[in-house]
Amino acid sequence: MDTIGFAKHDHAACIQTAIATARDQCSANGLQLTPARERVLEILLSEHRAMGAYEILEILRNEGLGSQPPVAYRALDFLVSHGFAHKVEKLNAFVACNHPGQDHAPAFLICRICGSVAETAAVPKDSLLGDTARAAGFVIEKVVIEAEGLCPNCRGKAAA
Amino acid sequence: MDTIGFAKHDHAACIQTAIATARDQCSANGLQLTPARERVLEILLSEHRAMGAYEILEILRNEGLGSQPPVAYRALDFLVSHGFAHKVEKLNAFVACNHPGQDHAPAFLICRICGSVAETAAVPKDSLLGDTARAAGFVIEKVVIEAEGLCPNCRGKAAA
DNA sequence: GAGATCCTGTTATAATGTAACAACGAGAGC
DNA sequence: GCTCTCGTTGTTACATTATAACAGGATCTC
Repeated sequence: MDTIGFAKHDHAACIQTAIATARDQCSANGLQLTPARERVLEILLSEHRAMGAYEILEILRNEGLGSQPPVAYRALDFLVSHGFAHKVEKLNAFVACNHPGQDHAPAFLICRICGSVAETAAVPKDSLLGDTARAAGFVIEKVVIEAEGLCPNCRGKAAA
Repeated sequence: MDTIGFAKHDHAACIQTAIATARDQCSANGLQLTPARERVLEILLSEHRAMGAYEILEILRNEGLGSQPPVAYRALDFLVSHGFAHKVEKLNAFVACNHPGQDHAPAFLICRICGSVAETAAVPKDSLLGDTARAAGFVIEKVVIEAEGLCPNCRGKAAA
């Protein structure tokens, strides 16, 4: 898995591929990728950063896809619970998933200057954390890993 | 470092030691552990679980130590920024630190049934996450690691 | 066409977090 | 003593994030 998000890439293609993947996954699993849900995924993909629910809601509102908070939260819940997007707890915001379909334990690199978010792979089994949990008798179901720091683009600016 | 939080221990002593440590640290570093701040730390220690800012505020209010949100948030900010407590992002809540003074990268085990929170040591720097970040040119400053699952006490109940 | 299920629309409100400003108190320097 | 500064406190007002609850619609099944 690559860490994208800080590198240039063919954005339009990246969005189209992700949407197509989501459609496939949904029809394969009997899920409904309704217009609002698909549009929210598209919004997240097109920005390639973490977005708040209300920020998304405003876009939906302008497009006539809904005007009240539950509209955004429902779509986001759907996307998150089926692995098409993730919530970044540190930011109370949401990002599109980089590799939907694969069973994943994502980790995020969050730039504290520009707010960009890169998704990367979590530590597999996470030796120490997993061991500690096992020793304590704790069963891990989900892990949130979020690193805050400086992205390559902002490192220079911050030095000033 | 031990994972405490799921095991029985001498609670009164545990609180007193932690408060004493905090006092020492503060006087050694020219920080003011004011009544409100100390009381908030004590509250967090006595509950040994993650508590919301408003939950803490209500206790302070009953004790005449303050009635408005900023009172709680300021005390919590102080405790967090000086390492006496941590914020659990996943819960939007706060816990007392298990080993203040030591420079730490904490990780949390959060039980999704009973809400108890155990603090443990984070993965060492040579983890996969560190490598990935370095490769991407990202400088990590802080890491949030929060695992959700079942604590030993709740494992049996959840099986039902 | 009755019931089940999932999705949508809407109202209302809960929960979490901050900006901004006035006032207070302790210590430093004169 | 005086006053300047700095960190802390008290307070008002507000911003942001999130959810409960319920009515209506679409679709599918039997």
